[in-house]
Amino acid sequence: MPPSRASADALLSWYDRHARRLPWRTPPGGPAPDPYAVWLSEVMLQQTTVAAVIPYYERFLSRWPTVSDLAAAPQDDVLTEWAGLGYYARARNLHKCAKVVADEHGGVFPDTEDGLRALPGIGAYTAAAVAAIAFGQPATVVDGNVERVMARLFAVTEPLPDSKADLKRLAATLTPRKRAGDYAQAVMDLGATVCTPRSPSCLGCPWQEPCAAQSEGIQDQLPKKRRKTAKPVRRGVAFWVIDGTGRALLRKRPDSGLLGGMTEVPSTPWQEDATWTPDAALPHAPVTVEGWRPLPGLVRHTFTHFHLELAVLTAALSHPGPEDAGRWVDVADMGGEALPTLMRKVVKHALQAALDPHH
DNA sequence: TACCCGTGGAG
DNA sequence: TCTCCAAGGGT
Repeated sequence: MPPSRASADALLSWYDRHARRLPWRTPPGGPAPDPYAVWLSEVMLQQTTVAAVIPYYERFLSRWPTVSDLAAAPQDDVLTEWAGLGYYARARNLHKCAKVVADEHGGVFPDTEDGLRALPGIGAYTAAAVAAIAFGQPATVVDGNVERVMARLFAVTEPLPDSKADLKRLAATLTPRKRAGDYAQAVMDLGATVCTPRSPSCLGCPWQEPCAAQSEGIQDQLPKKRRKTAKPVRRGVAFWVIDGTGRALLRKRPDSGLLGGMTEVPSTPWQEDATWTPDAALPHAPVTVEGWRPLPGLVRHTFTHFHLELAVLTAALSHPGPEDAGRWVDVADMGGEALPTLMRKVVKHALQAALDPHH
């Protein structure tokens, strides 16, 4: 491993000129931002793009201005506000964390990496990020950006995730004691805007000269990663029922696992290599009625590790729906439901078919 | 350790 | 259409 002449000062100087202005940020060299705002943004940004996060961040901060406000909210309200952002365990842990901070820490976030790391939903990355950005501690922040920057700067050719520990050690050798928060954001900004996964802009990089990968011309090939396995297809049948008062039947999913705690349109299990016939699907129907009919087309959705194809069976009741079947919700009130994107697709598909004169 | 866990944009 | 992947954490 050749010693790098990369310096934190060179990167901070670049950051002073190129820092992106983001809603949760204070300007370079400025006062530290509110720890609650930093934590909220960091949790939302886990595996999620800045563009997707911004509107959610603004709504959360407006609705719950402090961690104690968030702690006092019902979990369903938090899940409804999070709906569409994905990885819903983040929302459940966000709420859990807020309650711990409010109840056990007097509404004040711990200011150390270890203290933060002990909270729900805060792992190694987020603990370091909040400690550095909100509290100015010289913690080494390692996210996907930092891994990529370090892999190139030091020409680490071992593939991820095997190289994770090495990349973290290398990152730690560069972390400065001063301006820790600015530096943490600077490395990530460098990765997001200059040292990008494809076609990095080495000419504008403050670390071009010391970059080992750039000098070898292999920056496009790093970091190496192991091949990902193909996604299988799972299939299921969803049941769209409207009762005699114009309400649709929804349910709350179990509070752990896929889409945990979120609202769903009832369905059969989702099975790999399954072809659902009506006879196979109907035993899973949430209400017993005659006259189920299939809607044309399929609802397609892709999750992290499988593709889903959902057929939809629909039926109409002539009376108010049975209360034990689930929750009967007026179609006009769907906006207030914790419906993940997949379920919004199902609702849209069903409503669209109801308006479509072809069938 | 390896797997589970969403979504949308880019190329 | 398809693959990659984005400020990861939990188990």
